Amino acid sequence: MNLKFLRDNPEQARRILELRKCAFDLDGLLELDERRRSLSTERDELRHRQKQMSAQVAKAKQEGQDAAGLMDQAKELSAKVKELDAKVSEVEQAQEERARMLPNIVHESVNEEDVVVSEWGQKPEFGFKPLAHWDLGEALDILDFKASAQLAGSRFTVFKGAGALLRRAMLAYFLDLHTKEHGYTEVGLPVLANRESMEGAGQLPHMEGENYAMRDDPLYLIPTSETPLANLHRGQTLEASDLPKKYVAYTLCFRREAGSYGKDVRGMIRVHQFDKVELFRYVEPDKSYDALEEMLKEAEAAVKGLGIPYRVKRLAAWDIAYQSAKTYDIDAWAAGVGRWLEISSVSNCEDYQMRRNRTRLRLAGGKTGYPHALNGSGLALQRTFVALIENNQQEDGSVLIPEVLRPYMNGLERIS
RNA sequence: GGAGAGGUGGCCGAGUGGUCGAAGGCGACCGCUUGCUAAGCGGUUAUGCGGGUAAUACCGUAUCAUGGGUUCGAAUCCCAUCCUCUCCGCCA
Repeated sequence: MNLKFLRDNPEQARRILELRKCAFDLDGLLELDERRRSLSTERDELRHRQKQMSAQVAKAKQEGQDAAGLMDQAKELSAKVKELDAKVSEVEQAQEERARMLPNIVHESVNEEDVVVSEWGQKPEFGFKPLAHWDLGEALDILDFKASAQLAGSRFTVFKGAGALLRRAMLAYFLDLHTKEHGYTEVGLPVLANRESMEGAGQLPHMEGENYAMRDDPLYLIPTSETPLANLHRGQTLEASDLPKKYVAYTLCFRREAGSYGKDVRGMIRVHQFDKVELFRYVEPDKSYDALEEMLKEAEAAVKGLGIPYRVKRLAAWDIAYQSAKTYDIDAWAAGVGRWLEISSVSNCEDYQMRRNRTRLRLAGGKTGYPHALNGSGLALQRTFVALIENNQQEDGSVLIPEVLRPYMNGLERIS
């Protein structure tokens, strides 16, 4: 939500905040805005007079007249302008700070509760008790949680041997699928981002404690490649003819998981460092909701390819990220832990990020507006890995490799 | 890490204290022309904020990397920061 929207539709804004269950002092912000506008108008008027005065001084000097009197008056005005200017910046800054904490609007199709919109595949049946991935992984010697704990602490993972190969194969499969079948351009990105990038994508300031910050440099480990991808064209004005821009990136992602003590502590369902292939699109505003549906299908294609049963949820208003106006989640069924795991989140952020980082779009009449930005996981590796090995485990303890991955694994058909 | 050079509009590039939002060129767009042919001529050509309008128009103000300072007045002078480039060092 931007200020103009707030000013023009305060009631709608209030409703959105309610839906999101977001405590935000809307009136306080609007008051600040009111104050800012009146102060800056006053300041501009004074400055106008001061400029006229300066012009008179210049003229007088040119004509060889004494300008001392004029200069004294101008000096006085100048001091007043300076004073007011300081006030204006103060209010501006306060307002900006608050406005940065505003979430995006919520699309009208979003409900107050999560809604499962589709389901695909069959949950596997076993004639034995399926193992959770931590047991299965250690038994097959493809995951080593003792080693990761020793290296970095809890919530990290060490992949070994065929496990490491499977990880690499899955990432390559995702990237190939999206570049070859779905027309995305692959980019390789930094996993460190500066403050501007973090704020531009909407991760900061409101997720402040959720990111790893560097001690010696003002940089953050990215929580998702959405962060750099949303900033790829920061400060630029894109031409409509350049759109859509479709990027896919594999990066590591880092999250402190600060608020999740005691949740998912075992295995690699919730880890501090994970792998993700991310889809990102810059599109014209009137095409963004079609693009959202397309991206959902693209993410689904990746899950289907692996043969993992899943469901698609349309998230409730209170459940979607700050920067998103509408989000679908894809949950994969993981038979070992017996749970649905979120492996993809596909969001239309509309112009929220583009406004924040000033990525503009030249419109038909030569005017400028903002493109819409969408992102979607395609897919998050660790949880997909979990679902895959848990679902594909056999009575003899081995794990079947899906067809699509075999070419990436030197033809390997099963891990045993 | 050390030394140096530089950051001006979509791009190139001029501008060292007053009418500079900024010459000139390129590009783009709009007209006109089509007897000299992948040409010519004329015009237009940034953005933020605030006001104003039904919407335009229009008005004010800000913006020459960023933030401060000097001055009646700053693209131009001073300070700090950031970024880019070159050379040296280190290094996968």
